[in-house]
Amino acid sequence: MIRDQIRQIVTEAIASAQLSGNLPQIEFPPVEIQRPNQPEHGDYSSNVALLVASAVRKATGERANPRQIAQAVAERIEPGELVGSVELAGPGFINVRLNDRWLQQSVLAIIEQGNDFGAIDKGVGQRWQVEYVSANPTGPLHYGGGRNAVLGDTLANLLEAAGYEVQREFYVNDGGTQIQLFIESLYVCYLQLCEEQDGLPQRNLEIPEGGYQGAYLHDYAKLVREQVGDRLAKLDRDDAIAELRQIGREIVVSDIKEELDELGVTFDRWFSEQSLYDEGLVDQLLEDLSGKGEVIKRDGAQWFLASKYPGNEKDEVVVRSNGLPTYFASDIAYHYDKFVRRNFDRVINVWAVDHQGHIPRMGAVMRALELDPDRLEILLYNLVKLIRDGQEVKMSKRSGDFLTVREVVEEVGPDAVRFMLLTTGPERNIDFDMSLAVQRRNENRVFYVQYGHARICSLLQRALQNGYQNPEEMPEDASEIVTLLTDPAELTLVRRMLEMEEQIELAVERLSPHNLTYYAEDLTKTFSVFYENCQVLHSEVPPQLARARLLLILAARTALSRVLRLMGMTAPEEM
RNA sequence: GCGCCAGUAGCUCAGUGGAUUAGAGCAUCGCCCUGCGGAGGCGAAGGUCGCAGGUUCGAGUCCUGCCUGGCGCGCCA
Repeated sequence: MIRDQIRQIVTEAIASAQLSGNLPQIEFPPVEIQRPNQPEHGDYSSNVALLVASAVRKATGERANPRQIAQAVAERIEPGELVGSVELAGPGFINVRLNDRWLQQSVLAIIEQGNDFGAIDKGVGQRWQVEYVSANPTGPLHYGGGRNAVLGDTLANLLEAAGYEVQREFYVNDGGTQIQLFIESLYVCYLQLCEEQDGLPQRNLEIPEGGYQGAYLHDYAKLVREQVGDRLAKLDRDDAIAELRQIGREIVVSDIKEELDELGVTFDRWFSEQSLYDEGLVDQLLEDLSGKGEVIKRDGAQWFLASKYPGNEKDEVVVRSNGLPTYFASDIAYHYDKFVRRNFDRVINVWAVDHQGHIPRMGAVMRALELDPDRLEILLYNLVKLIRDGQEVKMSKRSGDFLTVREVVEEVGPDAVRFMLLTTGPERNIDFDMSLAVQRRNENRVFYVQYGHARICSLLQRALQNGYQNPEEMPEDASEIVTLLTDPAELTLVRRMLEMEEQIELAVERLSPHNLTYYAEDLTKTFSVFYENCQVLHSEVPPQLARARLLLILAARTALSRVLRLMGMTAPEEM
């Protein structure tokens, strides 16, 4: 990364100044490189002199002049291929400006890197898992789950760009009471359908208490009947339900999968909770933990002694007194599987904020399993409020039920959904204005960015029509003609593009995929300024300069399309 | 009551590895437009960064207390 190179250069300058006696032989803190707010302060800056001066004063009581220290360091930084100039500023900042020549050549580097542009090697050799959505398989996804899907998927994209080996997983809660209720409800619907359609005697069964009754159940029931006819309706209830379990699970899971597909969200693995019971892992772990005194019997139930661990006030039931395990029991087994069997270096679970109380308990589980709790990270996100025509929307007009992810995607399109759900930090509430998201004007940030990309494409297209050489064919004299890019608008555009790797690093470190939306807008804005200031296909523009600008534009397309794809959006060539 | 999160411009929000003059979009006002898609661009105005203390040479950012709002505190998931 460029910033690492700058850091290296500054660090070496310190060592060199110390060797020559211009700096005291004290230990310097690790050099931090920042991005100044003001462009006049250069591309990068370091406050290392301020830190050292303050450290000296604390250690010796003597006053040290940070400007003098900065001066000694700055003197030792020779402008070169990468660094254009170095300046002292303010109380003792070392401001570094990139070499114009280097910026110009970067245009070609960006084009060459293409779809890998911005990739960094931060995570090379590490296997991470992102578990997201993991909604109960009892029906279509509630619109709020869309945020989970977008956050998880985008984060996974970012991690891949940062060099991590990433596994995307959906945990299917097909082992608990909810799916049981769902299957029983589905059974009733199916039975009623068969009674109507096949003239079977009425049994007048009702949806069980706490069961599901959404309109979608009838669609599912139809699918069941298409698959097996009225055969299950003729069986005993228990036998029918046992068989329906598999069929119903398949139907709902494939429905959810399809729904997420429409949003561009995919998974490497759909992990079955039930499988943890089937293979006996849940029982085995409860036994192990009992043996270690982490799980005890009390009041007829089995408890995990979470309160032994920091942040936990209460213990958790893992097996109820009626003998049925709670979801928490399988969660222990699930995380054992993730960390011990599959040995992920780190796992990120994406959870809605109403699950926050579960976080300390999982920390306790990690410790009880003698695992480093830092290997498990939770990305919490807040709720989504949907707005249409200035009014909050909760219900589906079509079904009268809750609004689903599918309906929102159909209404505003997957790109707008993804972008809009990434416009704020995850911990904030978000008001998603669906009316705005479909408008073709600049208030709609999605369109602003995608339009920018389309305009770039159209410009490149026009260039070909006008007989210019296709910049994708990288001209022989490319590295020569890019030196004609000297306009501030041109160089600013290059600078902005080169921020990509830092944006990726930052978003990964903070688990904050929403940084991408701001970067995408920035990039688009910077392109617009260039576009406004620098003509390309115009008779007054010298042909060589036009060719150079076409290369710059191609690089801009590369960068912008890369960000859009990281966000899981399309980069349209025309709109 | 306890815990977690949020409170930054009129509105919607970035910024929270302390650091050089706190940012963007929209809305408002003014300007650029006979030049590649104006679905643009430039500029102005607009802020006690919830409040009060504290740490620091330096705090929107760290610490403490408080206020407001959301969420959580089940043998639910």
